[in-house]
Amino acid sequence: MRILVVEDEARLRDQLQAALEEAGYAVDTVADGELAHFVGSTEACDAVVLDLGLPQLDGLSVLRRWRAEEVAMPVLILTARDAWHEKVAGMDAGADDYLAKPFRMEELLARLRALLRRASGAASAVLEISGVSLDTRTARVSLDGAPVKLTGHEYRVLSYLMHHAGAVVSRTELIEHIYAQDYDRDSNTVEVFIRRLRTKLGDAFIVTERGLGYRVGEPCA
Amino acid sequence: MRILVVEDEARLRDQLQAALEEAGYAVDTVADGELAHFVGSTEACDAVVLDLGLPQLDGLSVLRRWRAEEVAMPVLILTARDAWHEKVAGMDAGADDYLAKPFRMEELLARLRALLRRASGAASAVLEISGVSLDTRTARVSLDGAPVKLTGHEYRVLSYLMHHAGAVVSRTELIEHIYAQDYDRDSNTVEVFIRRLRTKLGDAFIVTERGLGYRVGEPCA
DNA sequence: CCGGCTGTTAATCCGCTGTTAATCGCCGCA
DNA sequence: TGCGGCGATTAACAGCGGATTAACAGCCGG
Repeated sequence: MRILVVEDEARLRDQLQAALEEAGYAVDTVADGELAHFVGSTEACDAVVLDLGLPQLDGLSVLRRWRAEEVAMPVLILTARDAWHEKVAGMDAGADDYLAKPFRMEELLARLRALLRRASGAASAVLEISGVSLDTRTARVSLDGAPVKLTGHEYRVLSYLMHHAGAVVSRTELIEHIYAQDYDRDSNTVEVFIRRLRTKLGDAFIVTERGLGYRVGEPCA
Repeated sequence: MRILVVEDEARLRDQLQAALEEAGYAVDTVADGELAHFVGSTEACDAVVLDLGLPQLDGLSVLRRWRAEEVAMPVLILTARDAWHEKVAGMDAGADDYLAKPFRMEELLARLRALLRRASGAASAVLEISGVSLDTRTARVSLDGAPVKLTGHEYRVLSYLMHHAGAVVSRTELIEHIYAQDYDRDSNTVEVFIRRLRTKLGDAFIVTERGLGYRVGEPCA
């Protein structure tokens, strides 16, 4: 899962990046509205954390422009405390949730999980598919009840696949959502991670659709 | 364990700070309600000692605001003797315990220990994990029955880890809960204390989860 | 002034990552 | 049915960065 953080204050931006990366996300950070709009429109982000007070182009405008362009990813807005009018304006502009500053990092993480969960249509924080269960709160994975140790990138690959259970996910899609920034690789990084996951979770769990990509769970019609 | 002390009277505030530090806690002190609210909302404190009579913003309001924001840490309220209505109001506002002034420092320490224990879900005042036992009353540690001498910070690190047994604790989290005030270190202070604990308690006791942090005891599901 | 506690620096180790390359196997085609 | 090609699989390895560890320097209290 790849998150775009839009925050002008360097200190908070770094904190956000650190916390999100620690939680297992790929993180892009951006400091001004213009760039935020560009990255959000161009890159394949799964969610956005958007501060409203920004130089260049303020957060609300960015959000409105995204929505006007049908950029649909969930957006979590950060507002100053007590600025309830900003909250209202934000929700009207198409925000999916908001959080008043100052806030607890854990709360932000929890809300973000909720947004991502909703976006993927899952009801629970624990995804389970044919014996493999993935807890999005603790980033822990188990196979038939037995805990499985995954590395950071292995977890991201698996998490993305399981959030899109039943769908065929192409190599490019995986790369875009698993790495921040632009990351062109001509090599077979994805295949290697698929391999590593298969040795840990059993060969049959991840199905390959030749010429298309990989799939987890029953194909959706 | 990091405690926030909110008390406007300088003399008592200093006494509290001294006693708590001697008991092995990291202590932040704050003299007025506004600041108290800010610190409590922002910093990672494990418990609060809150005087009700405060300038700016009184203690009850601070507490209510925290609870409204879902700031959940245990709060121990200090009230004037015989002000039973304050006690009732305090409990209603979300206090976890109260203590009438004047009080014995030992009683405050005992009540605080009880709060911290409850918060971490422990039943006893002595935490024991795979041969290592930590007595929260005396701040003494032993390994397989044999007493182990720890320094102040070593004790705090170990105590925090054992209060969160089974959970992975990140370096940042440790730093936040072990030092009062803001304390940004770019160096590997935490690793060093982990090392020192490992040499005293055995290498296997503290497990490292690469890229995430450290853990003590069996991973919780 | 001494000794222990702290925190910093720096050398080293080790697991993760991504690359290369060899092999496999599916599929189309003759 | 056999062959060739291409995509997928798999193993092996080198570089990097996080983690470990030792050694030292500053500080504080006695």
